[in-house]
Amino acid sequence: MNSEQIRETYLSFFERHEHLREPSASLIPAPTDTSTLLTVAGMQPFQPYFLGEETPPRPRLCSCQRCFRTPDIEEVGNTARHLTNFEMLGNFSFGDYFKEEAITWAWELSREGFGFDADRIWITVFEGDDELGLGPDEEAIEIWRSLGVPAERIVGLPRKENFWQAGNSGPCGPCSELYIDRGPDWGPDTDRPGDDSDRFLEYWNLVFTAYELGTDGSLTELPAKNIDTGLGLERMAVIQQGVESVFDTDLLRPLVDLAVELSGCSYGADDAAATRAMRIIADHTRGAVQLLGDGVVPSNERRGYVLRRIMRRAIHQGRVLGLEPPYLGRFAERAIEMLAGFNPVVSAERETVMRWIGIEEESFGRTLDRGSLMLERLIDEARQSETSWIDAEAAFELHDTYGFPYDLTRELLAEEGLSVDDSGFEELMEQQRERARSGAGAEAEGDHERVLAFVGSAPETRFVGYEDLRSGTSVAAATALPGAGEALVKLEESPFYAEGGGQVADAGTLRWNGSEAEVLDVYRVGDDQAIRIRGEAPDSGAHVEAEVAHSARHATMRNHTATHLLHAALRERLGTHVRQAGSAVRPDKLRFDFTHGSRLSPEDLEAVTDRVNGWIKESAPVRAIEMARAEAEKLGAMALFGEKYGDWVRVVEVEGVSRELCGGTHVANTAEIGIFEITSEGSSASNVRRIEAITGPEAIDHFRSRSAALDRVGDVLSAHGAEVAATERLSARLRELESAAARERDAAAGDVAAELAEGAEEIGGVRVVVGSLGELSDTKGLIGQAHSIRQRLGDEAAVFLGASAGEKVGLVAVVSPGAVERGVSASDLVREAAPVVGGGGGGKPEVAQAGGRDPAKLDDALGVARAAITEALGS
RNA sequence: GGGGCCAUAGCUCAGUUGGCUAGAGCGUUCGCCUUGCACGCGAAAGGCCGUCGGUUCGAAUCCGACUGGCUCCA
Repeated sequence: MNSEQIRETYLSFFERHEHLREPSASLIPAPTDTSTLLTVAGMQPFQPYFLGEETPPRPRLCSCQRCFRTPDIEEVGNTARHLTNFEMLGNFSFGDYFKEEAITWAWELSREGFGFDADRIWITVFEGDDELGLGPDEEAIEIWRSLGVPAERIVGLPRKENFWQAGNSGPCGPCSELYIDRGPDWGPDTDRPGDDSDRFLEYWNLVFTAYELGTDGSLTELPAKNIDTGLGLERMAVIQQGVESVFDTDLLRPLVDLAVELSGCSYGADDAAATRAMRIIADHTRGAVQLLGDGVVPSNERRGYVLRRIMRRAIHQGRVLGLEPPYLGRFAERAIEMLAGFNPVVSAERETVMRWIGIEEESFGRTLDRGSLMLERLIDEARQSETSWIDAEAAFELHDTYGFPYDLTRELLAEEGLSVDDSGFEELMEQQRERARSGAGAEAEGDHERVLAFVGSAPETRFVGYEDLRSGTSVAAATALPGAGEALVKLEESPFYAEGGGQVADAGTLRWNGSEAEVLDVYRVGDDQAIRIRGEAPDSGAHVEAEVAHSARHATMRNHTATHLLHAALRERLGTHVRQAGSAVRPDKLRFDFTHGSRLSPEDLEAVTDRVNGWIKESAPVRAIEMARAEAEKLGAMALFGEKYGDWVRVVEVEGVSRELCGGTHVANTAEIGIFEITSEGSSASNVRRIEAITGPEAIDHFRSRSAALDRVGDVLSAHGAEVAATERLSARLRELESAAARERDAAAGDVAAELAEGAEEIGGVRVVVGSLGELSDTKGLIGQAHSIRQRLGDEAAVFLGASAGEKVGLVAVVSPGAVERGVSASDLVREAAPVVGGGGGGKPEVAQAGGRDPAKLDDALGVARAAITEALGS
């Protein structure tokens, strides 16, 4: 059975049992789900249904979900089963069927669908836990027994293994797992499921979400119990295809084969390093391609960093195999082909995926080159000091600061017969992790919990703010916030937009019974919302007038529509790899982050600005349409990554320009935006650029103040209307004058230098010049003068010059090596003379400088210097 | 979110404890040599040492902020 047949067997089985088949969600979780960086479990996209925040399209769902986990990344390639990315088949029940059906169907599908012999299937169940106050899961045991599973093949496991909970609180429940016995070739008969044994392979986990775990550790039975199951596709493929490891299944083997073909190395036991490298490349390229397809871009933070890490690890392993770079693209191409059926996004985004692959391989190449150079230096140093190792600190710096992989450091050192302290390195890594952890957990989550509980306390608020900015409605719930003189309010009907999709919450007011309160914030919880106001809480049930602050809202709408235009213009100008990577739509400005590898040229910025303003001039109508998700996709509406599930979506269309899935508020016609101007372009992370822009009145104010500034320039230059030409002329003239002045100064100084050189006196066989250059604009050139005089004087010479510049004095001494040998030290001269002019200085025997603050004493200082030279040479 | 590093000529970089006239290689221009593939020789041009502030008699060098880039950890 190939992997496609496994998926189909599973999903169609549950479709026959009235499950709705959902496509795999993105690897990027929904924006509201901040629990993980990437989708780590098949049930994760359905979390809002499990938590009761949203209603599923049907109480029974099934899916094959792509997942990504990094904790075991170091193990990939070392074992037969560890992967970073994998697919999870799952069937789910939301308050519908429970243990009976879940277990029966799992048994039926294992036996009939996947053809397992009844006596090869082993079961584990929850054995109970004192702390939770729960006994063994007798109910599950009973169901398994009734299906004919003998008691000896049902193994009880403790809470750690067979009780599922997401965190310290929340929904939880016992699990039951299915294992396949792979026979005596894989381990002795005394092995049991749950042991760290190769004989029993877990392939399916059934979670019975029956309880709610309170923060105090108490357990409450849920009114609506859920089923959440997960069957690992790769594991099932191993079993079905009778192969040894996940890398030998049709899901990964073609990538391994490509590595064999390109490298000429053999895959298998006889070359452990090559085998490991091929496995890592196979897993990591498949993962990288899917992350890229979902819109992740290589960077130094968060999920971008996860992606970069696997890409770089894969590239590094290619080096291990001795491949000729670039090669990552070859693997990516094959991975895209292999995934095309299951994950159409990767082929649709093929160009973008390949582009980032190429960019990353190139930039990592540079990192490797630079690191190799630094490592060579370390090796030379070790050789010179005749040690056989380099410091852990040095290896860590190479890794931490310059991104040079540690195992590569070790390998290259080993080739030179050198070593490095592993435990020292690991210690430094641990310190780094500790620092990161202690810096992270500062955010307060207390308010968040409070708002969630409050929102759940009353029926969902109807949002009417797309059409109305004002509404007469009633208070559904209200509660004072402790201390702050603020309150949370929930309305039956609300015109206030809650923060979402980058658009900030509306400002506004609530009025009731002669009272009035300012709306401070609007919190979004799923499609529901809560309002935070300043002042006393109104009574529940009270009639209130809710009104949005019009001008701020309208400004926000202009900026939101402008954001869509900007997005479209950027894609048109730079390419379709441009994707929104974050956005902030506020009344005063808009900020748009997008994926792109390099700085935008002035021409790009101008072209994009012109394009957006062109669309504004065209007065294109803007409309929002609700439609089925599938239809929106057919129309090519641009979805943000991490889009949440839902059959109905809202599409905002700017006629002839763009279609985006968007829940925000927009103007009705692009002409309302008035004018669009980019105020800054920069970066927020690597491969992510950030543009800030303004529209409408804000932009007009901006241009007015620029125009006023230009007028002032015109006043100063007496050149109204020709400011640019006048400025250019002035600037050129200034340059000319400055260089002419410099030339003149040099010439004059040269004359003085020549004059001084002429007047050199001979003291003890050394030609000596001590003199003043008088008043200069600055004393920077002094040292140059001294040098040129010294050159005129020959090999036995000492020069001491002084000059004043305003309130300051500069002294400089230059002594030829021959004169130094005779006892004249430039630094000594300077040190003796400088205090005379109220300063200090120093330098080296041949050249020294000093400064002071008393120009009137310059001649005295020169006298001191002359005396010092005479003394040094006279003895 | 928490760290580390870098910014000097068109490019790649050196520049020690603040003071030895801001340097090297490549590239550019000019001249010479040479019928040829990364020729050779000689010379020249090319720098607000990222920006702004501070410390100091003196800052490419030390300190702070900012901007841009590289990189590790979460």
